[in-house]
Amino acid sequence: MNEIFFDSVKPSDAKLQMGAWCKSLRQRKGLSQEELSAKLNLSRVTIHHLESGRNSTLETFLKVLNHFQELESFYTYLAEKTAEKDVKSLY
Amino acid sequence: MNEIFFDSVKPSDAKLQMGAWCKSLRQRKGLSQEELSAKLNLSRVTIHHLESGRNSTLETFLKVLNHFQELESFYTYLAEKTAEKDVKSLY
DNA sequence: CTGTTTTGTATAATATAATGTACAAATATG
DNA sequence: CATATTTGTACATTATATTATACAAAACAG
Repeated sequence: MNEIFFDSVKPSDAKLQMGAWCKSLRQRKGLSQEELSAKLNLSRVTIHHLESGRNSTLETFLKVLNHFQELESFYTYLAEKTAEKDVKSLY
Repeated sequence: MNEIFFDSVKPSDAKLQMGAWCKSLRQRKGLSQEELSAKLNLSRVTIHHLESGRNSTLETFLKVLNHFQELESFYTYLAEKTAEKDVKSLY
């Protein structure tokens, strides 16, 4: 046991980064949390939770990506990952 | 109004694809839903829901990526997206 | 600086994700 | 084929995400 050095990135880190992405998308469009939440039919608190790395649902995260036209690209990324044969085996 | 043709990919499609990714990761390692859920301290039903595109939480999804060493790469993807200046503006 | 808007936070209520269980359907294995 | 394993599904319970609201703190505009 003890796989030593890996896994320094934890799920909580990824949640924070997903929130940071959503926040950057919103701010680039000059929207307030209030405005975005209204457009997505979500509460402002839910947007705030998402952006601050709380344990949101996939739906909340994906609604934000969808609103900022990032869903298609994200979907493609997922599809590639799904099709990807274990690249680590090449090393 | 009527931005015409875009947004054919919906959040529900992305959820299905996230589930497909998780399922493929599990199957490549020859694990059953039962075995994976035990390792992640989640119920088998939760794994099944994730893999079948239900509205899971980010934590459930990220735990699976983490177990299959995909979290670091996913985190990097998110960080790039967050830093990315609006590439569409180049066109 | 004062007033305005936005954001962070707390509380209570509601909606729903996660769980445990049981059983049926589907897949694999002998 | 029979049988074991895995997966899909349904139900009730528990945990928690979402919501609505109110208010304080920060950031912004005059």
